[in-house]
Amino acid sequence: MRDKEKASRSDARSGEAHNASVDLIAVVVAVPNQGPSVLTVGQGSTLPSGPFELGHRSLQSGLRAWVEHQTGQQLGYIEQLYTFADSDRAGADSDRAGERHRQRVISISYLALTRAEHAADEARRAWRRWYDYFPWEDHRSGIPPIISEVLRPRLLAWADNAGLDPLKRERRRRAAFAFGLDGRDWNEELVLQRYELLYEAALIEEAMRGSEATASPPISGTAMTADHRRILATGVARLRSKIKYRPVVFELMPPVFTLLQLQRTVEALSGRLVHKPNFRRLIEQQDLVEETGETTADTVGRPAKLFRFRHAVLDERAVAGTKLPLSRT
Amino acid sequence: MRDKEKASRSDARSGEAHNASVDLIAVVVAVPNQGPSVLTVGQGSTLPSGPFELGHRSLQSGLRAWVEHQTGQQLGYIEQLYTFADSDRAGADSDRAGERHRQRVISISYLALTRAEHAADEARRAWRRWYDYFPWEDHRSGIPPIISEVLRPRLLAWADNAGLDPLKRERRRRAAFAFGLDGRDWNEELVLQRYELLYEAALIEEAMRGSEATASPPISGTAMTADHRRILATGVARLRSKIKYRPVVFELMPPVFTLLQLQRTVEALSGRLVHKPNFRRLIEQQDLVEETGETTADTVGRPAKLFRFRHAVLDERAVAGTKLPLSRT
DNA sequence: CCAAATTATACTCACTTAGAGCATAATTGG
DNA sequence: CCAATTATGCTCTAAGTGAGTATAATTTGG
Repeated sequence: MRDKEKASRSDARSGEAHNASVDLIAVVVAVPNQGPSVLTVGQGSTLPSGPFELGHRSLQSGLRAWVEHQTGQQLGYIEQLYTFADSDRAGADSDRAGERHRQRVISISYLALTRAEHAADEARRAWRRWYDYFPWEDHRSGIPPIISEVLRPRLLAWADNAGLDPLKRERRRRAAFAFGLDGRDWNEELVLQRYELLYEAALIEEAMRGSEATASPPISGTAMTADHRRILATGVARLRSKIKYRPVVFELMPPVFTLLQLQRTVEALSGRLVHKPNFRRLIEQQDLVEETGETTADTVGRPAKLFRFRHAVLDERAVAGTKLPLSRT
Repeated sequence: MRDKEKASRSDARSGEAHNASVDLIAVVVAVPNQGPSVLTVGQGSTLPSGPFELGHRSLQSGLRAWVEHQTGQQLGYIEQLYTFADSDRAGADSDRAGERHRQRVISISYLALTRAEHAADEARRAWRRWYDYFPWEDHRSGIPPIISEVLRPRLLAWADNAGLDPLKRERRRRAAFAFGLDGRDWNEELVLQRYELLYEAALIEEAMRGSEATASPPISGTAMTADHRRILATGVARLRSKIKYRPVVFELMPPVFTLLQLQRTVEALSGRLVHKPNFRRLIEQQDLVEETGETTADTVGRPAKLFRFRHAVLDERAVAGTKLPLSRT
């Protein structure tokens, strides 16, 4: 059977077979007190990454090795995000267009979750807050001003720039949908769509590279190397989606926590507030946690019970999972 | 900024950089009258695949080229499934263990959906029914006998083979959970978990390759080349999950269809029956379809209204999506 | 041409879940 | 002790889901 396969394969071959170099890129997330953060190198401009090498036992172990080597951070939970080839990257690196026939690069991106333990060699780890890269994504204290003051007018201008009328309407519709304009609901999962829309409208720095100085300055939000900010957006979107149906938040929590701490973490990730009583009801109904018997003593107010994650649920519900309430307010 | 990236990259490099060959593999699904099917080559033993080449503009276009070349089938909807490296493949190809230091292979797998139009050059396209590969996955006419008659006893025997008592219990629990034994609910999305469990228990042909003749024969279900059946299981699982929250079923439907045809397609994919009135309610409530104004004339019974998919929903609900009711019966 | 079979479609009902608000309890800091 | 703060429990309403029943419009067999 194997011989048959090989035969049919070489029959089918037509173009020149060739090799590619394979790059592994990590979006490593933690949620310390400063808010949800991503692990970076190079002054926050770059995600940890490196080539897949012969010495690596697997893609994931290669990723672990690179992240540990570059940042000293060990990884726990890892999941694959997306794989893309050079020319697959939407619009990025247009300045390289001339270089044909050079080596192809395949990039495999991953999302990793880790507990925020700011340890000894702090210097090498550069945790950067998500919302420095995406200031429009944090809606915990209401709709951020940047949306109505900057994004809305500039997106509308972009729409009006379109030649044909139906195209104008289409652009306006997309902008309104992605950013919850004109009274539409905000959908916190559309992180990638929003980034891509801003890229397409050439409002962010990455979209301006390679072309000459453009008319208007980029909007606020830290830019990153190559398409790393796009990959980060993919990771944020995936995580915001996933916490709703899988108990992954606990990968980001300390071993023992209060329900409010858990709630704050969910809110930080999703960028919106949740209804406290309903949140507790849902968590407890699903038996996701168990009391440790202890309570917090540290801060003001009534002491809260401490909980730990019931690791058994990982076995019980390989698929079913968590539900989290995200309210409108 | 690009220079900075390059510098930090080469600083970090430690092992030998090297190249890999990149393989593209497609799970192409259609739902003709015979039931949900996958496009194969080589007498149903192999999924269409081929190397990513310099001539390909992108990964997806490379995939399209290979599938069309090998089967004549054009692809519409495509999504990425998973990327893995050789040594990542769980246990597969153990007979190759001796060949160290050979070229690494990266495989990128995709799910493609297409309308089942059995066209002229039928000879080259080999559509095979899903449930020939996974006879335990079709629960439309009740729990298939293979589960209680073959799988349950052999999985229990495998569990008893474990040395320690807690390990035995763990294996029994996993088997019961995956296959809905002991009165547990059947979860149609666990396709991959079930395949992997059968692999681990060495009940299927793929798991026996490379080792000498084993005690017991493989259970029924067509085997495939290398780990292609595992990739197929991944695709089936993804699709069964996705039809519940995104309107992808319509990629598999003809331009015009009745609600019953739509329901039968969903049932065929998920391997279980749905409650007719509730199904219609949900589809119509969500405005997924619109009447064409025509009705069917062909068959017996009251003529059914014909519908078409409202393509506008793809814009309106980039994320929100479809809900489908899957009942117990 | 009628009756049975078949398919389509509309409606009802009980039960669960989700969103939102209110009430009470147990602390700390002056 | 009082005010502020946090924790925790409870209720109410609207919407959604699973399941069953009733009626309508055809074809097919006699």
